[in-house]
Amino acid sequence: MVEGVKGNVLIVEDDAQLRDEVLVPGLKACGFNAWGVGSATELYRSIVVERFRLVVLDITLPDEDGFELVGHLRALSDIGIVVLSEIDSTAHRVRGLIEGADVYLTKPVDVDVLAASLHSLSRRVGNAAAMELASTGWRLEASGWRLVAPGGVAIALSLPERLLLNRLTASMPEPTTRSVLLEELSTVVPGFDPARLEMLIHRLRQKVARKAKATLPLIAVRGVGYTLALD
DNA sequence: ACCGGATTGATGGAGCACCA
DNA sequence: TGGTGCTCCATCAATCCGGT
Repeated sequence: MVEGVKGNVLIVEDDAQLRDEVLVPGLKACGFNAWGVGSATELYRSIVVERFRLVVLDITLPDEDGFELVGHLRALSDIGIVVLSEIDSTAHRVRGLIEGADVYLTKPVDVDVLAASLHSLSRRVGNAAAMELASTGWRLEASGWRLVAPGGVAIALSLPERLLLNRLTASMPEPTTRSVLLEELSTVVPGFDPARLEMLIHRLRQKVARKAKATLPLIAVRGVGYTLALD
């Protein structure tokens, strides 16, 4: 078994060739301490004896429904979960994300995209489970589905809003480029339009102002993208 | 089934910043 | 200073969802 070091990634994929010849070596080449297993049973055995921060999970496993497995993992911990699926449908993406996945990728998966997703997730997982947005008092709940304003008002987030804020907090304090945000949002809404990103941000600001009577510290960085201003 | 409110998507205009 | 691109926001239509 691998050492319990930062960056441990458990790959759960029943396709041995994909797992052992592509994903594991690919992620190792990207600096991850990657480890592969082929079933849900092996996954459970592994997490009992080893602390993994990130899991790459094939949604179609021989011994358990992948969506249910995601739900079980999410209930157990705030581990970072990347789902791999052959099915590129909005319904499957939404279900995977609602069950608790952080990222939903479709096969054939580009190892570089997978590695970038894991790097992003590792930053989030590296933070406290409930992310305090510095001294402003803004807080994104561990599940990512509610934003809590300084006054304690909790604001329910839609799926795109959740993805947007998770991505921005993961990149803090650096701004997140529009292309990265669009790419992230495209994982749930294929071909997410740039105008919709602006609309999403505008409406999120309005929603926060209306419900929390506070200004969301989401700042546009001209020519770059967006960031969360914390001071 | 129907209705009304809330949410989301599409479009386009206004204002601002940047640069030649 | 004018052109260009970026950002914000208003408006309308479509869709969703809960209540009756």
